[in-house]
Amino acid sequence: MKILIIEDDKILSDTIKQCVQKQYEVEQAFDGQEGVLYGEQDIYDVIILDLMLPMMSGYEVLAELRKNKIYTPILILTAKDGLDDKLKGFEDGADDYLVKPFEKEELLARIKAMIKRNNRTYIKDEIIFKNLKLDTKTRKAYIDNKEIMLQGKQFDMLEYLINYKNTIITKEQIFDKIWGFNSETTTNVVEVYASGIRKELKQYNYDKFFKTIRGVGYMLSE
Amino acid sequence: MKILIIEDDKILSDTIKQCVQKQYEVEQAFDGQEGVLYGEQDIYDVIILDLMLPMMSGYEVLAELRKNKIYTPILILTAKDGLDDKLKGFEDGADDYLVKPFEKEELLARIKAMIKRNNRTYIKDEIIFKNLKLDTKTRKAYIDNKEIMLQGKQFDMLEYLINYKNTIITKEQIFDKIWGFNSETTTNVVEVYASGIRKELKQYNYDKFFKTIRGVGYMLSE
DNA sequence: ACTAATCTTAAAAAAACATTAAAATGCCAA
DNA sequence: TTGGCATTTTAATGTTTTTTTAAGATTAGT
Repeated sequence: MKILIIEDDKILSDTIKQCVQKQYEVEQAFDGQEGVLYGEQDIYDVIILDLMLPMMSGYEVLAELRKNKIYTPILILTAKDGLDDKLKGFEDGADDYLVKPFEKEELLARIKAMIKRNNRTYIKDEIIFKNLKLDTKTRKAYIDNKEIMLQGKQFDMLEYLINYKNTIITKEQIFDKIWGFNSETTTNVVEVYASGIRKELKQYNYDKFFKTIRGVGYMLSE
Repeated sequence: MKILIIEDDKILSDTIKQCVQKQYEVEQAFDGQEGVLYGEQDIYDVIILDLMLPMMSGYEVLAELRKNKIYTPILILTAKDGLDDKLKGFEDGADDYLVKPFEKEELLARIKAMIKRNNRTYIKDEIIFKNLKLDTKTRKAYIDNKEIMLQGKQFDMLEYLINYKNTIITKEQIFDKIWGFNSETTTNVVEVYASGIRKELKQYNYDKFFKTIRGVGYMLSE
């Protein structure tokens, strides 16, 4: 596991390094240009990026990296009053934020979360939960290598749930993810689709893993 | 996550509610007095406050809340020409501004940012009291790594108590936090739930840590 | 021992969810 | 375009679980 710190303040950079070097390998860049250069190698698991940099702002670094198709998760460091930057940065594909000053524990927790998240979101063409396999290229699903039939949104929803297996996902999250934020329909469709997916899973006794957490949401769990 | 809207215009208030209720629990106050009353409960993650209110202005609400040591992040709504107000409000300890009319997206982004900024206590997914563990991701509870069964509000209540372990929490606080303080039911439900939680804890002799402080409330303490 | 507060229980009520089928919509090919 | 097919949405009904109520039992403090 490798982390890149892009931060011009040597003292802060070293402090961060201290925090994380027990668990990760660390490299440091001290200005934006250097940061892009390093980042483009695409060998890091997380990039910690300060927004306030000389020469080339953190914001530009972010844009440049994404332009070059580097999708390493980026954690942005920002001062307390940089709220607008914050919003702008989120739009531009930053993954998380940390407001200075911050706690060591919080930094570590966020890094951990980003790595975890990235592992799931990383575009795989095979998504697997036990013997249930989703092929995102052909959009076909299999249990024990036998195909089960899932129609469009059923496939999407199951994919989402597998990506977040062992985590409760609320109906609203599912709805927002699959139907889009301001869709007209009600969240009742989520229940309908849950039912449909269960019916398919049932053939191979996999419906038992598809759990309802009443008042909260759904979870795919072993 | 709970949000309080203090806004006398019923239509605007409801519109805001619509925007955010997918992601947050919402309560509404329709004048300043009511707003202070609600806000003082200190159970919200964000307060949305209109400056133009009958009887008691938004400033007074803000000042009153801060005087009572309520530091809930406050997002102020202000009309386009109220620029001076803006400066004044910032002095008085508002956290952010939004000029009417505004976009749903901007509102959501600012709320999100405020919560994040405020969150010194970042989202833990494990909450621990001795060998009692609550996993908020799966909403499962364990003692000595053996699962105990807690239904919805039981889980919430125990989570609350663990977060404030070794501190006496009144029944009213629990009630306000879990049920919302304008709920119809009586605080007797708290006792019912306390009883249910105890029953589960008893299996592992953990009920002894769940103490009743007669005339005051409950405490989880070693 | 008395009283007020709290505990416990179980039944009633209310939500939340599951399931289904029909209606609506969209899509493709003839 | 039009008909047929597949998917999506709506809506009604049935099921399950949680939540609330309420009343009697218990407990702690005086």
